[in-house]
Amino acid sequence: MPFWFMNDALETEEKPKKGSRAREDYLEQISTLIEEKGYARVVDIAQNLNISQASVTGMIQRMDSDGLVSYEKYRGVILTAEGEKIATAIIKRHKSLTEFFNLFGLNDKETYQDIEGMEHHMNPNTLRTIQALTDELQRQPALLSRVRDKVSAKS
Amino acid sequence: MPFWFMNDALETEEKPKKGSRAREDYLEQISTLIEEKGYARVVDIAQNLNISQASVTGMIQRMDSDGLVSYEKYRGVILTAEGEKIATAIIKRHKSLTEFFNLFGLNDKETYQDIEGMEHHMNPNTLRTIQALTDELQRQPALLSRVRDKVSAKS
DNA sequence: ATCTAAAGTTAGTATAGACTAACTTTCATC
DNA sequence: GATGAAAGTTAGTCTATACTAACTTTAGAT
Repeated sequence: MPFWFMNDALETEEKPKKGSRAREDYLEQISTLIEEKGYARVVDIAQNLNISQASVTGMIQRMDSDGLVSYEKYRGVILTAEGEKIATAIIKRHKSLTEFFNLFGLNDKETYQDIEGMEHHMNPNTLRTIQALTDELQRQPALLSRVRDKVSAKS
Repeated sequence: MPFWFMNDALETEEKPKKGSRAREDYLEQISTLIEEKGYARVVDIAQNLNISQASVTGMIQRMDSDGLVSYEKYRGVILTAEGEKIATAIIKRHKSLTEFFNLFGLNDKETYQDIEGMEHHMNPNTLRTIQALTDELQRQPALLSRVRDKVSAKS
């Protein structure tokens, strides 16, 4: 039986709630907004995630119950310690992946899509590997050029 | 975040249905099963994806309506040309990613998880880049060792 | 202080995709 | 051919997350 028949990966995909895909996206946005502007408003979150304000209000309320954010009607949203922790991890992963793909001069929009999909599914070891590889490639411009050339050749 | 909810900055595509995450997983499984055993049974799909048989029946019916598979009650499932096309692409991506991560001796289960998350979100260019990198690293054992060592050092 | 536009909220709805329980079909063995 | 176990299906439900429409609150300009 080939290893991709192993079910453990899916099994682990139990019932995430606090760490659901959507919640991670919200946390990432909220954290980024707070960092950039000092506060996170519902409109901005909605715009950045390209969803309606009503959806954001609803989700933020659920995330408050989950203990991921602290929220007060008509006031702002802030991250709890737990939310902060998750947000930080996600943002760090996002940065590492961005740095990696930028090495190859990949178009930003495309890269963004890939990272969006990848950042929620990356084990620490895998992340470390990507980081090590990034590091190494940065020290070897010649190697980098060779890889880039190969990509061009395939296109 | 699914790509159809992405930032305005990015090109807005239509909400997928035929190419949803779940459907891609089903297609990958079905294709693999047919390749390995000559047929794809509901039980096997259910087991491999770790979901109930009832869920599989339901999804396969929807995928039939979508034109991704051809299905007849109590008989088997086969892929349509369209389903085949998507399955092939996914499996190819999966293989490329597996090959890449295997370079670094990452544990199979962990790698499987990462790939599961990544394979559904990877543009052709990104895939080509990964492939080129894999190719290059395979020719440079010394470089590979250096990267591996860095990973170990971080652990 | 008032008024209005922007922001935020609520209520009700939709959809994908999972579940369980109960029923039906198939198939291997006698 | 009968039968029981395995496989498959149906019906009904649940949860997460999104939506729109309508309402409320806030805040900035006058």
